[in-house]
Amino acid sequence: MRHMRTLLMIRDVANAGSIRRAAEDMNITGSALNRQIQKFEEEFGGPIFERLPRGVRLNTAGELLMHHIQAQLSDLERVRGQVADLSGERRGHVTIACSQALNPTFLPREISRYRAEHPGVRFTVRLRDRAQAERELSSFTTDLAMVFEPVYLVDFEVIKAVEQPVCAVLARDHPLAAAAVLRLRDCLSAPHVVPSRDYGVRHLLDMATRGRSLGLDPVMEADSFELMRQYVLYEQVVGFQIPIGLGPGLDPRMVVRRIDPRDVEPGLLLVGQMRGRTLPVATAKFAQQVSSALEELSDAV
Amino acid sequence: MRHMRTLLMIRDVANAGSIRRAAEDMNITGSALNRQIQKFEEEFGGPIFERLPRGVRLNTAGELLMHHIQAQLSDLERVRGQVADLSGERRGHVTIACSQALNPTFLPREISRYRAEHPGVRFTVRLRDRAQAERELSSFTTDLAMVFEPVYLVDFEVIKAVEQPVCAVLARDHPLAAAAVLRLRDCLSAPHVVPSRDYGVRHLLDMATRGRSLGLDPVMEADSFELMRQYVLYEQVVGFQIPIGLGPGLDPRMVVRRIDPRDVEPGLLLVGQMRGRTLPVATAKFAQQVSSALEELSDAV
DNA sequence: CCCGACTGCTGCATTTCTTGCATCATAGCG
DNA sequence: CGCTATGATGCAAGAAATGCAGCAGTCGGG
Repeated sequence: MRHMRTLLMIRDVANAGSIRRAAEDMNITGSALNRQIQKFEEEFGGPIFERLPRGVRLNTAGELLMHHIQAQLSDLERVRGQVADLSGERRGHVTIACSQALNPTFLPREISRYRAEHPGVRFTVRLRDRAQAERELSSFTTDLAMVFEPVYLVDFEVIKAVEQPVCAVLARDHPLAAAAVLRLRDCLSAPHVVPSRDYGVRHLLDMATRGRSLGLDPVMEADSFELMRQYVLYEQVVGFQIPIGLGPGLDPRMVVRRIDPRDVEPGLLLVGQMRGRTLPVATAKFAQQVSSALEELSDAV
Repeated sequence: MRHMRTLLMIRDVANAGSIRRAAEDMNITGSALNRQIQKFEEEFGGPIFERLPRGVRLNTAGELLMHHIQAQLSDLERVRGQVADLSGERRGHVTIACSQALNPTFLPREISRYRAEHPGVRFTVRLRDRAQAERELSSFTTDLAMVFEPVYLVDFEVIKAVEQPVCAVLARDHPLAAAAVLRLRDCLSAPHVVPSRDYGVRHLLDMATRGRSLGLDPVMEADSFELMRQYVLYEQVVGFQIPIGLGPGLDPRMVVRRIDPRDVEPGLLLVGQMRGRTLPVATAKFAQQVSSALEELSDAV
């Protein structure tokens, strides 16, 4: 797309942090690129970059412009997708930032279901914590985000929200496995493992224990829900997860028990997009499919 | 802005309906413009225009692209406004599509109040009926719309809504002027004038009389609220208007009477924008000011 | 302290792209 | 049947972008 060559140049310069470096990457000389930038700044009515001794950096105006550029690029992609859609073929690329919980069963199942109908659509799945996911929405790095208990919510437009209670994961022969519903104090009296502070499950646990006598005293704090899930098979500990991450294919040697909602309130699993943006056809359809899948899932509970 | 020259060309060709005609308007030859279009279509991956014996017309893909172009143009304007805002000066241009009711007092007052603080901001006010106003929002021809009882509401994002009851306007010496609140049947028994079908006031009157024995039997049906207002001074008729169109500067020879809310339900006066769009700074500020003015106004009633 | 490596910037020659002119084929209108 | 529109195209002149070489400035390390 020729008409936005200059905009792409600006973006690449901003990413590279130096005109010459960006110029090399795109196989032109620094001087040519430099002049493009200068010409643009003149037309724009003011500088876009700060000139530093070691390169360039976007100034405030540049940041605003950058946002516009990203939006324009993504919107053009959407238009091209829609046009391709007119001629029958459904093509496109869906980029999702999601938290770990969606990995084991939910996303694989949904993506394959979608691709069965639209084989022309490709997917990129980025594993991100909730704060990162929202940042990537803002920077148009990702189209869709699925996060548990998001933090900022400024540019986040909720497409679908379902409640997800925090559950305990334990070995089948764990003493607590007998009860159908567990009290939080029992879980915390036993040895337990918790996710690190970036995660929504941990956030809910922190909220539940704040100001109470019982506190977290984890034998392990980890980044990986899969690790923690497997760990209950090796040592008699209690792990914490949300149901969506514990699909039907759960190891038969472990069990899942709900925690009394009086102790830990359920969190929200959100599907969202960048506020105000019109999603490409493929992405919008997928978002819709995921939403109704979540709907059924929450009805089942 | 050089980088969207091609896009502007496409827009102008679409508007002119012919490449040569558009070329003349922008002082280049038809061949040059023709080649720009062809080059773009090649890059885009398909034709944008239908070639007709009498000129060109956007095809479906072109329509989609056109929407994108207009969105980009308006978003770039927004960015430039925000950047200008950084350097202290508040500049910009606010385009409003509004129904007639806002004309006599409300908009003049609000615009002058705004300009007193920000003299760099210019205004364009377009008088439109409610359907036109919404279409102009969709086509980015206007930034803000103020309409009474809008019809479609698909691309319309409500910024502010206030109730406006339908009122009767009559000469001070009209027999009905004695009562503080009028019944609709009394108004319709007397000679009356009503707005034409495009207007929200008429819509509410139609709703109120539908299926009732009393029907509209206007001596005059008109497009102009000002005309109808003045007319009550010349013949003993009842006119219908909403309070916001009847500011403090009302002619002392006429009076306004509320109509019993049991007879005609109040309509909604809406301030709105194109759904999902980020408004330019100046426009957003003005929308905010107007909203709070409406707030006070409805508190007063 | 100085030298090298990096930065952005600029004058000049070259290449690439855009534009204007003349022309063609086509289709509607009177 | 002309007349006058339309969009498309070949060719040459003009405009714009690019590459090259070199400038001044800053930073880091010997």
